[in-house]
Amino acid sequence: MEVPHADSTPARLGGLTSWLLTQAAEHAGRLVADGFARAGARGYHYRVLAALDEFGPASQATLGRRSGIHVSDIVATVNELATTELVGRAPDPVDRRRNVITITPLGGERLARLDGHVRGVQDALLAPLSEDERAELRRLLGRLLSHHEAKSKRDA
Amino acid sequence: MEVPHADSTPARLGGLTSWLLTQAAEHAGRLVADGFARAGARGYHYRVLAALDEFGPASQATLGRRSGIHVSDIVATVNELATTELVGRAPDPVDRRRNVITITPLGGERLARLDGHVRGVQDALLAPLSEDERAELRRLLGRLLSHHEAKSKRDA
DNA sequence: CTAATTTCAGTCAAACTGACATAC
DNA sequence: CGTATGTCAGTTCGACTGAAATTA
Repeated sequence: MEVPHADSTPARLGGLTSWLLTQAAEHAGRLVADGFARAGARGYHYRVLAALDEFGPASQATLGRRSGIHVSDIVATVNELATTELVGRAPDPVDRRRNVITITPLGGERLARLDGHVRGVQDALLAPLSEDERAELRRLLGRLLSHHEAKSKRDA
Repeated sequence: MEVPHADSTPARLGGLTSWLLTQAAEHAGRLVADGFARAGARGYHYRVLAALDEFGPASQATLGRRSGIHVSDIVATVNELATTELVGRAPDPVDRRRNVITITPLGGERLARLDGHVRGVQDALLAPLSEDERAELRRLLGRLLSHHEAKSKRDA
């Protein structure tokens, strides 16, 4: 027989920031994905809709850069959003390599509804933290992120 | 033509803790995976070896619970570690459903070498933060993680 | 010629699902 | 009986690679 519940996580892992970060991110990802799933969407949809709403119509390539989605995944995402009439896709008259993607009014409504879901998820995610702690966490993560984003860009 | 570099991330995303968290975690994951890859390993190997080293021999099921790896993935992981002689696998005489997995001396050495790689990665990951900030980040992430771990366990 | 864009067909790591046989 | 274990096959999500065709 084995000891009933010696199932804590190894100290070697629990002390690593990378471990805490990836594990916490997975919980966050699950919450977010579930939130979107309940609305019949997924992360990529929200990201593309947000990029279109905030920066206006764009080619698929720039859309990918703005939403941090790989170009080859943008194709499928835009397909999905287009068949449900949330975005429009039209050939660019001035550069015939490009498709110009625009958000439709229906897409705008969808985005607004998704915003609600997302807000709820943030609250569930950050439940154990005070307002100050939440802000501090955002600050620290932001610092980390911009550092590594800059680094990636430099190394590219 | 499009505007040269209007490729910042949408405000809607940048303000979300879930976004910062998952994006930062991805950078972390890349660093970690690269570190392991340079040593010919991957995350699952380190997690299983650490669990064995810290808690001693165990069945595959308990090993999975301790390392946070799904049972059905433990099979493949232990296979890999066994063919390279890093762990041993033997039928449990007292419960014939079980395999007892043990870490070998070679596995111990491997683990120690991986520890080095991991430490280097933490430093690269946390480069932009002071020692105090690193500790605070660990603390906040730890709080988040234990909250959601407890919640998952409760809901199960 | 080089470079950017769209598209398709995959790979990959990690987490997970469902099913089944075996043993408790 | 119900439950735990090990195994296998397959799926999902997000990120990514490689190659081809088109146009700048």
